[in-house]
This record gives sequence, structure tokens and C-alpha cells, in this order.
Amino acid sequence: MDISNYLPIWNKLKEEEKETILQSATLLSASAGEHIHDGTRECTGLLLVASGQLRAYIISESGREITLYRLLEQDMCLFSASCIIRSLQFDVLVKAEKDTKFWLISTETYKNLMDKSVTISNYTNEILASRTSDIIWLMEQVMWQSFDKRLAGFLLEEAVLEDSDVLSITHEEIANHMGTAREVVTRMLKYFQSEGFVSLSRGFIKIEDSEGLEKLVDKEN
Amino acid sequence: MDISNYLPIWNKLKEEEKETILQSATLLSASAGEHIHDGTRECTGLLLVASGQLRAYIISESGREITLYRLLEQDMCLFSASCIIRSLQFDVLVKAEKDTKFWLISTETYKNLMDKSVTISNYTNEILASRTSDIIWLMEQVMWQSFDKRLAGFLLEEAVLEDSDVLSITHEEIANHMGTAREVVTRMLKYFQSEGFVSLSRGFIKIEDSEGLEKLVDKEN
DNA sequence: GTTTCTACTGTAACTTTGTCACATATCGTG
DNA sequence: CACGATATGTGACAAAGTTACAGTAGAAAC
Repeated sequence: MDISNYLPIWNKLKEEEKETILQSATLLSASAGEHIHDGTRECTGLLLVASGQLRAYIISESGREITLYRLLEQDMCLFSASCIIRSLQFDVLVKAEKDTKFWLISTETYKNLMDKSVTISNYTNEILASRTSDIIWLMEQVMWQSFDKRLAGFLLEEAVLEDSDVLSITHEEIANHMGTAREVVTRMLKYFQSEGFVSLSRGFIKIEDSEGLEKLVDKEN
Repeated sequence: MDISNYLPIWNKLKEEEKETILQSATLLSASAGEHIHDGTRECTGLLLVASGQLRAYIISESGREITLYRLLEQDMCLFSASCIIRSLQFDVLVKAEKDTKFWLISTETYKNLMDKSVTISNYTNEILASRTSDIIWLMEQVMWQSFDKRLAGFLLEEAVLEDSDVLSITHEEIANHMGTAREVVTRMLKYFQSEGFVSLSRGFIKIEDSEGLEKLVDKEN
């Protein structure tokens, strides 16, 4: 399985462009928990996920985190390559949430490709726009959704990603995804448990009533 | 004064591209307060500000607003043209904050240019990345800054934009910029007044001690 | 198998911010 | 000057973030 299967625009590329990509992309692995890009300006390069799951997040001076979006198979991460696009002036961190394989394309290579190929440049646009959409969606959630709904939504989404009703996650990790404090998560989870939505044990959350959680998410007020 | 002075990449364009832009761009005006793009999917087109000031913002179901960024002379607004870039799936509204002149480039024209010119496509990338930076910066502010600092920063920035120590703005308008409730703004402004930072009157805020406000913004904790 | 250590969870008290319900004040217009 | 509309002020309460600490499960050490 080579990189061509993971680039939707592959067929639109010229032979020489394909060749350049094949030559310069290296397939790497990261185990769950490993840091891939630490947000400093040193350019990691362009990431294209082959399998597994990455998490892009920002972190405050005091160590508070919030997940901006996740990267699954075929997703491409531009923010780890801020040096390609001058105007990216912020520190997004990327770490593996599961064991992950990904291609790394060097920034020089990609920069060259972008400068020559409209196809690649326009594809980059699409990716950027798509990430921006994700971030604005997150902003809307953070600004205007009550925490109980957000947490319910997070648990349901997590169950999909894990493909299981039993989530292997700590309150602290949830807090880091959602940009809040661990105590706030604990408090709300206790409430969810008292309502019979979930049952709690150390390091695990079992979803007992996903319909109940869905109703909460969809509730009007 | 034509559009060429407002496009930094003008000199890099081919003659025919310049021609196309000159042909299709129309110079329009909007008075302060006027809506330019209402966030529905119908594509307004691409905006390029010649003079004045625009505000891009999002709005919640309950009518709460928050300003994502502002557009000044030479700034270009892509989000009013979500149909150019498929992946833009959100409703950003744009309104004039001052009397504004701007060029409107039709989406078809721009789409064609983007599909042919690497220069234009890459420039679009820069703009998108730059807006994304703004939004992430805003996210960091909203998540991790206390409200007193945010308000102090807002007042100082506003004074720069208005080039005056006397801001002609209501508490409600400030709340809409900052994504909070009017009462919260009133409460904090009263506190600022009691500290001698500002003096308040109906529809106006006078900055009496900008150093005090700056100190507040820069304060460690 | 018990002890010890560490990471995880629970909780109370308090601060800050957001919400709700009104009261009061100021300005422009008739 | 009265009236209506918009703007501001305020108290009581709710939701979420902070601080400080206590309890507890599971892994590691003995």
C-alpha cells in the first residue's frame, strides 16, 4: 500500500509530481501517546495519516489543553508545517492517540509542489478550509453550548471512534480534550451516573444509555 | 485608484489574469452598520476592502454574537465566498463597521483564476491561513484569559482603530464583539470606572488611563 | 501477601462569569 | 416638556472554573 491510495488528488497529478511525492515521502510510525509535533516553529513537515488516529490541540501557558480536531486515515495535517505557509502563526501540537502510521513529506518538497501545481495548491486550500470549519464549529460549541451537552456529545463521539460502549479514558484526559478542568468533568460524570447514562470505574466509562445522552445533546434549551 | 493597488500579488499576475480581474471586479460601497454578507450559503462573492472597516462574526441560535476578525484596507474576505471552497461549511456574517468601499469579485471569476493560477491559489492559501491564525488566537483568548484582561485589551485596540480615546460604542456592542452578555460588560466597565481607567456616559467610553489598562492586560496571573 | 506509591477520583467552599428580571436614566422627536 | 426608545444599572441566582485536600484502586516493591 503506497501513498497514492491516501491522496484523493493522486490521479490529477502529473507523472513527475507523483514521482517526487513517492520519492520524498517516508512512512513513519508513532505509538499511542507519542508526540509528533510539539508546536514550536521548527517544521516537522507535512503529515498524511495512513492508519491510526492523531490529535491536534493547543495548550495554554498554565498547561490547559483543548483538542482542535482529530486526524484519521487519509487526513492531512498542515499545521505541523507552518513554515510552508508563512501566515500560520500559532502553535498546534500533534500527538498520536492510537498507534499510527503516517507519511511525512518534507516541507521543501511540498513547497516546491505547491509553487508548481495548481492541483496541489487548491487541494491545500480545501484542507485548510476544512480545518478552519472544524475550528469554528468548536468555537461555537465552546461559546454557546452548555457543558452537559458538550460532554454527552463527546462521550458519544468517543464511543464511535473507539467502536465500543466502554471508553478507556480518564476524567483528566476528557478535560484536556474539552478545554476544561478535571473537577468539572468529574462533577458532570457523577451526575450522568446518577441519571443512569453511564457507569464509572477507574480509567473507564461505560455508556449505559446512549439514547439518554443523545436526547440531552438534542434538547432545545 | 484601481484594484491593482490593493492586491499584493498584482505584479506576479499574467496580463490576461490582470485583465480578467479588472473586468470583473466591481467597486461597491456600504455605509456603517450595513450587512454585506448574511452567512447563508448563497455566495456573495469575494470581498477586497479598499477603505473603511468590516467585521466578520458568527452568531448563535439565541442571537449571541462574537467577532472573529476585522477587515481593513487591503484585506480580503474569503468566507463570504464559501462556494469557491467547498469545505467552508459555516456561516460567517460580514457587516460594515465604518463607511466602506470594497471590490466584489464574482465567485465564478475567482474560481477560474484559482484553477489556473498557482500565484492566486497560493495567495488564497496565505489568506486562509492568516484568518485561521486569527481565529485560533481568539480561541486562546476566550478559553484562557480572564474577562477583565480581555475587555481591557478590547478597549485599547478599539482606541487604536478609532484613533481616539473616546470610544463611541455601547455596552451591548462590546458584548457582541466579545461573545458575552451586556450585563457582564456593564459590570466590568463599572469596575474599570471605579479604578479610574475609564469614564462612562451613554454611548461613549473615555479611556482615562490607558497605562492602567495595559498593565492589566500584561499582568501575570 | 502485605505494604507502599502513584495516578485517579471525589468533594466542599469559593470566585468568576453568565442569566433573568426589572429599575432607572438619557436622548431624540413630536 | 412629555413620550418612547434605547442604554445603563443592579440584585439574585445558576453554571462553570479554581483551590485545596481527602479518599481509593491498582501497580510495584518488599
